[in-house]
Amino acid sequence: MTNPDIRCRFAPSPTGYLHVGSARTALFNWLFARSVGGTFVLRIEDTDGDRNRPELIDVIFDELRWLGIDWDEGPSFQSESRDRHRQVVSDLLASGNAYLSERVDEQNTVVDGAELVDGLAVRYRVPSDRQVVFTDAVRGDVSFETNDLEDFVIWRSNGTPTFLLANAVDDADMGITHAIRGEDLLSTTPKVQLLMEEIGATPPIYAHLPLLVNEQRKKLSKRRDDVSIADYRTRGYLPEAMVNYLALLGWGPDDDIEIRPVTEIIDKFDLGRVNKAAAFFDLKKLDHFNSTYIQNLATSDFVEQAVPYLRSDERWAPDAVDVALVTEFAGDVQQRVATLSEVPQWYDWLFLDTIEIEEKAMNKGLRKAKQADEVLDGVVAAFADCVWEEDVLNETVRAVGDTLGVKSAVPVRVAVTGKMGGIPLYGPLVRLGREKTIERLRNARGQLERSE
RNA sequence: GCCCCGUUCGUCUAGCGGCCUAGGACGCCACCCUCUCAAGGUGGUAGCACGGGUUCAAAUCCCGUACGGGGUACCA
Repeated sequence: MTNPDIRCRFAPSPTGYLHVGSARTALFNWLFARSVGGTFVLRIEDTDGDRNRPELIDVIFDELRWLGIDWDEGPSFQSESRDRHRQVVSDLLASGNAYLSERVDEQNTVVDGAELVDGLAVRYRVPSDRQVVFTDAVRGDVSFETNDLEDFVIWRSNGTPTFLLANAVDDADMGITHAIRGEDLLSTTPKVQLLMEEIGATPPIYAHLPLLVNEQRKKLSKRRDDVSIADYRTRGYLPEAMVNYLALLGWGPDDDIEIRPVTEIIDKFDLGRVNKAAAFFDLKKLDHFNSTYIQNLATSDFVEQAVPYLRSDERWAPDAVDVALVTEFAGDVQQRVATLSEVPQWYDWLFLDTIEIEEKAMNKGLRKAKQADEVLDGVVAAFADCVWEEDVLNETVRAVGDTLGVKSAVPVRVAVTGKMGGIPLYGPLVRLGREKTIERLRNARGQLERSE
């Protein structure tokens, strides 16, 4: 499907970071544009000049790019249309459909005058006894009574337009045909619609997306929730997984296939099938998606992405990270991590000179294990002169266990890695070396003795 | 308070009047695999908020109730 006349936009305000909810909105706009062959425009709603900080805006661009969301036009900045906005306000003032307003003692008072005055705000005079109706692409017909609407500010006393005014004018000027945004903006729609009427523009088709909520079913908030896309990025979520997951919040394909390439999501996407009910941002499910994407990574890609996490680990020097070694056991690690930041904990015992045995492992894997002391002694003895190869090590440990009539794998693992679980042990042990291995077995043996 | 929107398993969703004894996914549980932890495989658990209509037939349409959410700023 190709319809170049369709134009939608993502219009974030420059807050300095990209919110999960905003990212979802951006994504749905982008999916829509790509699915219909339309144009996706990026516009920064920086009407409030005080917060117009370019370096903050760059962060948003970065995150969008990271997610793979590209735009066809822009970014444009609302602050650059100040003159046009001022003109519209002046016209409204001249025609009497807006008036000068001053706030005195918590009260809004009307000030006479048909021209803009520095230091005074301008309010739009909402017509009475009218109904504003619009068809929302996801919700159907929605209507408001103008009598329920209060006159609202369209021009601040500091000489800047408000979101309501700028939004109406810019959507009109930019020829936006579809305004896809969060449901929290639903109730501003009649106001914007009224203003569009005033400037003789045809309003876009609105599509209000269901909100993303937390476990308390409240709109995701910067304060209490983890909402920064940048944070997810640093925690080692893959953009493909994030996009895939986000696409399924408020929308679902009709064929029940959830994990799929974004190209397929674009093909399947249908704005008219977007849900109306709020969606809980479920980290558990995001983790599942991310695990799947990590597992499906080619070894080289995984290594490339995982190595920075290993290098930045403060427990060892960056150059202690042996890329060849990381590559050798990548497959085993890939199926065990949900995020890239979890990677170091599976490799750490290979990079550390000395390890510390976790309390839980010490207790379960050594103290409570049957004859763990004898197992360690036996393995130390056997390891001293056996051939240092994976299969041999495996058989040797097994044989020690068989001789004693107990399971020997866990005590050895705990002694060498400090943990109860981990990647298959004997391949890595070959790399760790005979000397270090035996040293750790002896240390564990000593600790076990002292703790008894 | 007022206005608006919403309500399918715990969660995300499929369903757009008969194919629904409501499907999939996450989670959870069990089993298989396995001398680790996982991954993987198999099976299971659990839902149409409630009450009225309309219809031969309703999860699907209408009305009401309850509950939830959003808005009500010189923020967006």
